[in-house]
Amino acid sequence: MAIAKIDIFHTTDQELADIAKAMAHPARVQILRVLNDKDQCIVGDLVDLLPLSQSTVSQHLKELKRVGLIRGEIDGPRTCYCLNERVMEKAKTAFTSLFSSMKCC
Amino acid sequence: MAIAKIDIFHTTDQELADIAKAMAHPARVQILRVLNDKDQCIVGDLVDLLPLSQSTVSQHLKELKRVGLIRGEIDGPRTCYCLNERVMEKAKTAFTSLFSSMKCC
DNA sequence: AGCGTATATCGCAAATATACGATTAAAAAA
DNA sequence: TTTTTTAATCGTATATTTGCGATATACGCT
Repeated sequence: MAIAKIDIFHTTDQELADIAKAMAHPARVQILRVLNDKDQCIVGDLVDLLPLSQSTVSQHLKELKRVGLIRGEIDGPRTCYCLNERVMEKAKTAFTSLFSSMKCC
Repeated sequence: MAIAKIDIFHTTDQELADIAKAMAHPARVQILRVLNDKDQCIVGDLVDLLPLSQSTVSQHLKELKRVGLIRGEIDGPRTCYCLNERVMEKAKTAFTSLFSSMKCC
């Protein structure tokens, strides 16, 4: 180790990478768009729209929920999902800050 | 299939997801920041900065190169990497468009 | 209570990602 | 020409992701 390898990554970079990971699948990007367009959706609606099985859609929802981009509210036998506006704005800020710190952007 | 499951994902969503995938690791986010700060870097400089081995750093560079966010120019025995400004701006536009299409953002 | 509906979770398989050391290749330096 | 330096690639191990069908759970309805 020549000079000063850092031990871990910066929190900012870890957080941005984690949000990016949640958005790193076209199905999850589409889910975000649909939830924005329709305001809210039950899982069945998303399953009808996406070329994936119910269990796979459920897994993608879980990943989006993990980083907080969406929220799910149990409504009788179904679950109603919607965007978590606060976290969406946090994500927007994270990406915007990165890109606007770049000379080229 | 009830009504009209689409067969594949929209190109826009696939492209955004692919860029997000390339940014979905803190090492790669840090590489982008370093290349912006220093304008350009040889691999050894990045290896000194990152808590990863030379071969692993090389693999992360390959992933960033795959989506075009960086370019590598061979310079004697070393390779000099820099941001690909055109693609960085494309990435910025992709994320900005998504977030600004959102009611909450 | 029993039945149908909706969704999360389990179990599994295949593919991909992450990380490293060792090796290779190519150029510079000795 | 041999040695050193630099970085890509290979081989390997492990972990994670993606996808599905089957199952479990929870609710509303009859």
